[in-house]
Amino acid sequence: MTTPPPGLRERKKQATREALREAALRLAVERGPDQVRVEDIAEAAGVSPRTYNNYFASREQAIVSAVTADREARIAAAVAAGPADVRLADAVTDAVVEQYTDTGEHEHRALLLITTRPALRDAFLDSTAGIEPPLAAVLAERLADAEPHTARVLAAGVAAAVRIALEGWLQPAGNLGGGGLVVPTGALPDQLRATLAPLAPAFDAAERRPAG
Amino acid sequence: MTTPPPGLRERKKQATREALREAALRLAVERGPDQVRVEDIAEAAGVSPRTYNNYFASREQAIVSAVTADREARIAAAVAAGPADVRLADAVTDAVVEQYTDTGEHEHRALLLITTRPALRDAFLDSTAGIEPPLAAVLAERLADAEPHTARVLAAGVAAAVRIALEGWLQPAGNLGGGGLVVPTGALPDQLRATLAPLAPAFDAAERRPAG
DNA sequence: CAGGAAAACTGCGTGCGCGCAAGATTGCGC
DNA sequence: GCGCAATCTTGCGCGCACGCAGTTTTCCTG
Repeated sequence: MTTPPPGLRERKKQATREALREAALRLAVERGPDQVRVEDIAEAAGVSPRTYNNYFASREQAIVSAVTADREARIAAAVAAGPADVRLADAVTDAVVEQYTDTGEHEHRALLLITTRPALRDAFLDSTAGIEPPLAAVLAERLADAEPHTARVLAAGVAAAVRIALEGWLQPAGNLGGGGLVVPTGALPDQLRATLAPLAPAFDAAERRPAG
Repeated sequence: MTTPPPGLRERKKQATREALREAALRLAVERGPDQVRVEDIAEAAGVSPRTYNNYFASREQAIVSAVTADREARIAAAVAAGPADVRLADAVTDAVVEQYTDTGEHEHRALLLITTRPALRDAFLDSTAGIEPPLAAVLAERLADAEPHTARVLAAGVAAAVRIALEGWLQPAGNLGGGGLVVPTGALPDQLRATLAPLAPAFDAAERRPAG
């Protein structure tokens, strides 16, 4: 059930998706994100503009997707691969931190681009929502005995926490409304651990008390 | 700081928003949601189509907004109004359940409309994201000593939980992927309590251990 | 009460998201 | 091998989102 031979059909589909990703990022870097039209991306990838948004809903999604790749799936896989005797909260936190601690030069350059344009920034933050479905599936296995929705709620919580961490990380030193003093915006791994920490007790409880 | 006299400008703005809300809902009910164009809504509200999307990003948002009103603000207000000696988790849960347990005949009719059309259903579910900001502000007061992001993460978790509850509630008896048996889709208050329950330990921990 | 700045509304033009129906391509069973 | 069913791709067209520049309205200050 895990990997029935992919099939040529699906492979071509992924190839097209990859071509669009690559074309979108390349053109965005070359001429600036605002100077790239969907028509250009489609042409560079060798498909029609109409086909383009069978794969991506917006222009920004394609560019961000090139950076994001399928980080969501990798997070879920990392959690699934972890041994069953460690705290679920730790497994999830480590998986998330690891997958967001990129070392790629290629990625770093693109991230600089993303932080510049608000539209790309938003699309980047929205991409965190994609974490929920695969993570929920993995959590459902670990928490098989728990209430049905628990896995989804926890996965959604993680996605939200990641989003908040990224928001904080992308903000240079913006002032927040209210009298709160602003934290000096540490490194991304620290931000991620900080936002995921409040959810740990929920994971522990779900793990410990299967069926509430 | 709470209520500096609203000012005529802001009041007219809210009046226009309300007119658009009302017009959108009325037309949607009268002739069916798909037979309503932005131009029609704008005309009924006495503004130009261009002005329309200074208030709402999409056609569906306006219709949903008429049902949602400002439920987010009421939830936050209910939490803030609650006594300080009850568990924060309970206060939040009760506030959410109460605000989603509508009794309005007007609302009920509109909800029937929303459940029908997928686009409206999606917009309705998306509206839950609006819970986060006001709720986070209220939680930040209660958890003043905690780590800065904790309130936001918890608020986002609540928003996600509500969304999941609504998703489950809107599904008649759809079959889920995997071998899970489907819960008979109870009443909305039960669904909300079920999805909020897993977050309770996180609230307790945040309340108990202020600064981690 | 008058002047000026700020902000909201409007018209116009362009590009995008997406439904629809027809054509092309793949995969499967006989 | 061969045809059939499923699905992906494409052209077409409509409605919407949004930037831009100009006009009108509102608000504040002297």
